[in-house]
Amino acid sequence: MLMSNTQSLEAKRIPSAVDWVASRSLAGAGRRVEDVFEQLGIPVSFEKDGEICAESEPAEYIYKVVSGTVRSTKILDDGRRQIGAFYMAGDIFGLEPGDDYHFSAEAVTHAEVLAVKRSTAFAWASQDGDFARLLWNVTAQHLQRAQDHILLLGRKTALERVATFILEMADRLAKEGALELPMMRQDIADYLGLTIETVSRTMTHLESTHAISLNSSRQIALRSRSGLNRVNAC
Amino acid sequence: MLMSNTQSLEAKRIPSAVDWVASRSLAGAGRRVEDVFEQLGIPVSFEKDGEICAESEPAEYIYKVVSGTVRSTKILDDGRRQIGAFYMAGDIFGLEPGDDYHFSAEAVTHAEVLAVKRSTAFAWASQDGDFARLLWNVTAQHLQRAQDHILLLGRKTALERVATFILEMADRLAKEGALELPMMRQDIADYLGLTIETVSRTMTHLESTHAISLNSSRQIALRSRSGLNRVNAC
DNA sequence: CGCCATGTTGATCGTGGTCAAGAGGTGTGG
DNA sequence: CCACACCTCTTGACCACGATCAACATGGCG
Repeated sequence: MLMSNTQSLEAKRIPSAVDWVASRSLAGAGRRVEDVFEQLGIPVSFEKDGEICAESEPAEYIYKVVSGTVRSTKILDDGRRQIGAFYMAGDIFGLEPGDDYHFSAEAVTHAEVLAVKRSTAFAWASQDGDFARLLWNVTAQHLQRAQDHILLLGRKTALERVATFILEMADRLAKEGALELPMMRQDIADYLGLTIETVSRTMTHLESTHAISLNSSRQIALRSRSGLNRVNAC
Repeated sequence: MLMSNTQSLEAKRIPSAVDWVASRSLAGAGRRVEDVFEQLGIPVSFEKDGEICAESEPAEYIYKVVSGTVRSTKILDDGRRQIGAFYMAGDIFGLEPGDDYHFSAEAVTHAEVLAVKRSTAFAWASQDGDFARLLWNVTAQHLQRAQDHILLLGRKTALERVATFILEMADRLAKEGALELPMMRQDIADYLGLTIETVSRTMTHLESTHAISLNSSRQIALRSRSGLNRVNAC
């Protein structure tokens, strides 16, 4: 399933990363805090549906997406699945307060990520306040997105959920009004707390009301952003 | 509405808190990091339904609950309300990555909180890695709770939601199998993405199946924790 | 071309929402 | 001390949104 599994990742890891970090001159060493992942991270790539990390297993790495799309999921014992978030280029995920991951992460498309050992990142953060602040900022922004998503799942109608989703995706990856969705209907449904049928019907409805046009099932053009904003309660 | 409003809070605030913080010897000064809020915080009390902070207003303070219960809410423009979390004694809330609050917080019961200026807390955190780590930890734990709640709202049935809620509240404030809920049905409904009628009916159902017994509408006794765990998908 | 995964559409069903009435509980004033 | 008002909670009848079940369409890949 995985192009690069944990074993090959282990083989490539920086030896004694913590010591190496501790021995360096830290904040203000001419090293931009935004680039810490690029400097410490091990590039790993995952094919479509590859498992990047699994719920309740040791949270050994923190990840930054280089390319592709990643979903975080939680599954009930009878198979019901909920997607908590999608991560795209530049996004950091896998930061855990406990020792284990609290959700699984899988590649929605072929995806390249940078993996940084949790211990390395924490050692760095303990010396470099700017990096610590960056990690906190990432976590706090994820929390804000989660709170918005709680509002969507708790109180919005199917139509509002889909409109919100399209606007969110448009903000994150639209080029000149056109939008190529990286995920399939099942992922959208599991993100929005709906079924694929309802997502499909709602997309069709939005097209029939000229809010969007569906070039193909994955290609959406925003025809009326105001129409979407109107249908999207806020 | 407020027993102590922003103005009186201003009047009581520590003068030049940032400078004061910066002038102190910091980590390792014999000061336990868990007590930083107690040392820097201004006690404020709020009556039932008092507004502690409001969405999209400047995030001037971070709060720690001393006593009582607090709810965080988001409201859609047509009045639909979603409660994101309940905060009880010891919980910290109001930590924001941006300059504004991303949700409102109100006292569910009479509540006493410690308010610490955001700028003070951040200044302290920038000097004291342990405190920075504490703040990050709080944020990351809130994120985990939010992710669990996303699963509940996206994929659980009404019965499962209420069972999960009772077990959560039992963990947080049960004394010898009995449980005094601080919030009314409307708060529970808005937390679980249901209506008060459904919450009420579901409570009645759980009583009729001997999972709980309802002493009064606010007093719940856990009759069969295994029954609740069985109904609660996980 | 044919297969299999993905997506769409239709018919019907059921969970939870809505509307409505009434019960219970609490505080206030006569 | 009771009468009354107000708020909260429960229960019932009915409804509707989204789920389920099913058939078919589309599209990518061997």
